[in-house]
Amino acid sequence: MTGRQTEPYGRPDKRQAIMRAARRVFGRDGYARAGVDTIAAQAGVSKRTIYNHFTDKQHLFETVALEGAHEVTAAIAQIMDRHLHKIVDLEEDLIAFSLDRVAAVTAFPDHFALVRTIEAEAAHIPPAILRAWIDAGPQTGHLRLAPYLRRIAGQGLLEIDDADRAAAHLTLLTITDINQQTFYGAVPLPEEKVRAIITGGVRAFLRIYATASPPGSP
Amino acid sequence: MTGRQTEPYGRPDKRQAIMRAARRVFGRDGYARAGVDTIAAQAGVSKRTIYNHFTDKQHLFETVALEGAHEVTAAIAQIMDRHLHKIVDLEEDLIAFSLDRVAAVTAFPDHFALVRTIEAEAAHIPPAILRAWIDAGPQTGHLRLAPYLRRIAGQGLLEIDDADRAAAHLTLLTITDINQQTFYGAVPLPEEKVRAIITGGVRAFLRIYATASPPGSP
DNA sequence: GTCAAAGTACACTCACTAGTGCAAGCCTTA
DNA sequence: TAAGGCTTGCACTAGTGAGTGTACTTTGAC
Repeated sequence: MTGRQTEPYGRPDKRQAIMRAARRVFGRDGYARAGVDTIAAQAGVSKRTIYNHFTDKQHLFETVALEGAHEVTAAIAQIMDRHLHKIVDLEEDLIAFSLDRVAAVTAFPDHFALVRTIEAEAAHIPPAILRAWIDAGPQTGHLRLAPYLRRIAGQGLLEIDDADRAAAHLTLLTITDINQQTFYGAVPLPEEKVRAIITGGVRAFLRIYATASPPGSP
Repeated sequence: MTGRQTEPYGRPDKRQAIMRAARRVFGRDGYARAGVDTIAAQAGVSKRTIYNHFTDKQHLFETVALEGAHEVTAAIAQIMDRHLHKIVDLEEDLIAFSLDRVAAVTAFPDHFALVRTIEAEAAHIPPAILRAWIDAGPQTGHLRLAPYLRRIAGQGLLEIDDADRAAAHLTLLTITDINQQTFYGAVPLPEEKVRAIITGGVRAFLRIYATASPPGSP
């Protein structure tokens, strides 16, 4: 219909400025409250330009949501690799990993504010788009974590029957707990509480999945 | 300021109709999209009446959020008592409890749709109100679950150092997992998957907290 | 039946928002 | 320098939504 997704239109810098601004404003104000004028002002761009790049407010929102998911997924992948590629002390490494993963929420405040908005809009987003977003973001997080756990299990440190479920459990016991309490960073939580939750979560995870007699033991 | 909270105003049936309608519409459409006219129509009440009962759209929203939290908390308390007052088989009882707790989301669709809206609005809700909501709803859920776990631990079936954390973990591994995947019921999840998640979650919980040698064993 | 409190219908203000049309200006590439 | 795509500013439409004022009717208690 529009053809604007396939053959790119306009100056890329403008487009990027729009997306960045849209992410921030949608995340801060929510979909309905966010005004296209506000986004334009934030982007330092004429409103008309936004409508030259994107057919619709809805379309803009969807595009921003998907693009952001990819970005963060890549960042999380890096964090995983940094902490879980080579295991020294499993508990310590998992704690450090989880702390970094939580820190990502602070590092991408606009994105995670947007996540909250997306979850709120779930019922008003076309199912196909929502599906695509889940696949690009949250879901990929799990699917990428699972292989690491499988590998660690292969080293005899974990005993795992279903790696996907284990990944889900680790996520729930650490990041999800914190995200839920802080509403994805909207409500502050003191550093020491974050640490306590993560530590408790990782220890619980290890009680579920750690091998009874690790390879280093007699 | 208004005095309307302290000395009740107007006919209670009208007030209740408004609250019911507001809960549904806020939950379905989100705060910003929800129109006071829509709520009035849904309640079968004149818009003016709404403004006679509540000073504000915001005020109405806050009132509905708090009232709903109390209602559901009471319902959950009943479910807890039904399943956890007397333990026959711990795993079975916990699974049955969790399944019922998840079913409550379906039983109060309006309320849980509203929960999603509240979480989305977190950043726009006055902190004091948000705090009050958390205390009345989610938080109370935990605090009420903890004593049951403590009691079960006292019977030698669980080994728990921090009952609040244990309650949080049980919640995360079961209901939270499901609520997150279904966006509080907005996206369907087949019955058998629900069952699988709950079962897996409860088993994981027991691996964390079940006593190594229960009292019945030799 | 009377009276007061509460509810209703409706018209209205005011602010704001999505989206469009257009003429003029800018920038880059040839 | 000429051209053509892109951006801009601005005015404009058309719709929507919160909240109010008012005159009138309903309801329930006594």
